Amino acid sequence: MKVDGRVERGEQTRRQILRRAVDIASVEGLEGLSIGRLATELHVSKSGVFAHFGSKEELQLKTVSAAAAIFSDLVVTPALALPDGGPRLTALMEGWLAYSEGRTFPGGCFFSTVQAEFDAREGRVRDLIADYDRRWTSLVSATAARIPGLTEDPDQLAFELVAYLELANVRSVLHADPAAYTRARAAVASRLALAVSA
Amino acid sequence: MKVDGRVERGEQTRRQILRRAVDIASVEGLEGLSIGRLATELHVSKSGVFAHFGSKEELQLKTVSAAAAIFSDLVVTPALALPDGGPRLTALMEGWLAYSEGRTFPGGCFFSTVQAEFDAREGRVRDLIADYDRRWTSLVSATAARIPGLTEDPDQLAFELVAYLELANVRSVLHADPAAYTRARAAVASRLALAVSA
DNA sequence: AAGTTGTACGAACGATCGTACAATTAGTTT
DNA sequence: AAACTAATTGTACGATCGTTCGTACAACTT
Repeated sequence: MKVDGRVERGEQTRRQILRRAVDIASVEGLEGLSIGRLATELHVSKSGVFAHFGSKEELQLKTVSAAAAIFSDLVVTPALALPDGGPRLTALMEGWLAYSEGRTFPGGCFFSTVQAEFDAREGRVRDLIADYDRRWTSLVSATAARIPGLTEDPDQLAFELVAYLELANVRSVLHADPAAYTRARAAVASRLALAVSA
Repeated sequence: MKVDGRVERGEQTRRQILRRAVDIASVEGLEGLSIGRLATELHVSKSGVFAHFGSKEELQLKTVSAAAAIFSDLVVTPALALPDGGPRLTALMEGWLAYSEGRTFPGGCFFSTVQAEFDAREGRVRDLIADYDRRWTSLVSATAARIPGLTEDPDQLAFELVAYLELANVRSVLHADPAAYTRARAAVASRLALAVSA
């Protein structure tokens, strides 16, 4: 079982394309992402980029999945190593804030950008984005639900927590104001304290 | 002092253009908004639309201002008729939720869309959007600050309240799920109750 | 060595983008 | 009625968009 050097090379350029694609899309959106620009910046031919995906929609879909993989590795996986309930939930919150604050993507959270861009549209790209959002929400909810002595609705708690994160991201990017993260951290901490003391 | 019928007619088509522009932009964003599409949908010439603004950037700026005026009339002005502090803040919250839920713009809140679209860019459009967001935030903060017996930081309270609103909007649009508004209303109510009882 | 497969390329396609400018229409002023 | 002005139009432009095609070349199979 030998690896085909041609395929290997193809997959590598493909990874390079997608890594650049998520960066561009986090700033300009998935529509602002153009095949020509991608080709120019990577010093490859436009048709070469195109051939890797077959259509712009497919490029967008693969870009979303690539961003999700990065997000998952950086935020979800480390948190899953921690014990269920409180510690894991705290890790998810802080992991998300670090992921956004550290500008894993130059435009801040990739999904905040593309969610707002595609939420009112139709098609496979929107559906995929919605699906990733559902997974993230479910994860936060399910983790919150396993906090010992939690009396309130974990879905409601998860909604409020995620709201803090999302607003911190957009505020920090829009106003170049890192204080938004301070607010979000304070909000998360006091909200969690309230949820367990009640 | 007579009104010029030509100018009057011009301003009317201009209003029609902008009304359609905010609707399109709330779904497709300010970049997805194109002069050609605008002309086609309104059954006027492309050059006619262009002449009203002189450049695409100017069209975008005027579109943002037009959306702000609609938002202000619908959410801010009615709330300002109420007494300062609690009642006014509640009116702002409920007014915002009704504005979003009632789909004043087909894509949900206009500003949620364009904020995420332009937050990581540069230029006059982004600056204008950032300025409107600052005004909205300041209004909520200042109104919260005038609640009698408020012990906590009104900026922090405003941050959390606005976060609920924003998330409700994007969730309801992305998942076609009206329950997001129920969550936001519950969050706003309990958060306000907490702020005054503390 | 010959044949096949996969990646990447260059050129060209029709469509649409924003923009420019001269011609036309409609309303106002003299 | 003539002169003027503002709104609107038609035509054209260069650039870029996504997409298609034939081709070149390296790598694998037989």
